[in-house]
Amino acid sequence: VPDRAIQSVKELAEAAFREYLRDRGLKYTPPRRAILEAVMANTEHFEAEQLLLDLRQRGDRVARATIYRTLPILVNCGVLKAVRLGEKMVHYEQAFGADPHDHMICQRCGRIIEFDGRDVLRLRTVLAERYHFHDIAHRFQIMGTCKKCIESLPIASRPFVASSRKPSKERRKSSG
Amino acid sequence: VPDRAIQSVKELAEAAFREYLRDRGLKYTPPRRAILEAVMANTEHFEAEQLLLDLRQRGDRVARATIYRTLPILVNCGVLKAVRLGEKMVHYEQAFGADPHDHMICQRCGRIIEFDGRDVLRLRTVLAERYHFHDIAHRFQIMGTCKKCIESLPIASRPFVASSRKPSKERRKSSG
DNA sequence: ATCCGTGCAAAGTCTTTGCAAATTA
DNA sequence: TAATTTGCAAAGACTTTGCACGGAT
Repeated sequence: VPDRAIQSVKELAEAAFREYLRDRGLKYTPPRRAILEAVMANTEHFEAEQLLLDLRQRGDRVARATIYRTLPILVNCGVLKAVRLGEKMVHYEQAFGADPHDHMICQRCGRIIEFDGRDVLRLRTVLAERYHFHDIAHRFQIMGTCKKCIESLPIASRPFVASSRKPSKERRKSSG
Repeated sequence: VPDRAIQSVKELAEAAFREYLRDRGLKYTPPRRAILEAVMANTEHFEAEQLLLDLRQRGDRVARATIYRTLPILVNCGVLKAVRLGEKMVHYEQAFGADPHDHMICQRCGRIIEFDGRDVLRLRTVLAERYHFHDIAHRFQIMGTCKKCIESLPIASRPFVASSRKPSKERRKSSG
């Protein structure tokens, strides 16, 4: 049941952003507002350059430098997470509303699969405790080949995938 | 039981490198040999520029471009792993002989703590299976504050660390 | 002898920064 | 009003590439 005052993730984000800015005497300007809009309209991962194009398409003219200056602020106030998916550009994704998740990256087709990150979170907690480390964040990525790419290969050259091995007890279920 | 012919991790790496090169008609040249030497002499994480300095200090004059061209080869043949620790440069570390491990990165002092990666590996396998993904590699980093940095802070401003909680008789139940 | 590799410097990519003018609280 | 922001373009940091010569098999 959604709250009356906060109608959406977008408003939650805006509230966080504005509060963050106000608290340190910074300003909520049209460019920043436009960037936030574009960011929240993006359900996928994106990068600075993509955001610039999005903004242009929306009719907002914001300088590239402004984007590069604003994105870190959005990370700091918790609206965005920076995730490094490729090797070059920094990728971002919304931090609000998204359940904790991490990524599998198919190195054949580039597809990014998000998976439930609760197990990872649990492990991280255990590990941090073991090493007396105060854990704040993490980055977990699994590289490999996705299901579709495997299936597109001739059988003889398919890699062994654990889940394709025959289970000891017949519990096999083909999924879509 | 160590083989007679392979006396060390270094030789193992060299063998892998040479075999990889030979298999595809590439050459084992002095610069590549020098780079391999420098790489294997490095027990820590390092980056391209650092390697260049190491080489200069050893008296080997290898061009920067050659380093940038050789490092990916060493990754491909399994001698090195590329690990992105900071935000900018690519870091490398030896892949042979090193037990599987991942990293905790202290954001206060920059210290890098390697931790046993077997639990992570197990989790990765489970997750890959669950998503029908053929997992080849992973990247797992935990960001936060290390023990030493925490201890150097006034008590009042120390963060809560799980392991610093009183390990008392009263076991708190999970508060979902 | 034939390719492959090397070095050098120039080109590339993504990101950051200096500065004057424009805005915001 | 005073301080922060913006835009632009130039600068920066790291990496890649073109070319002609030198080297490995």
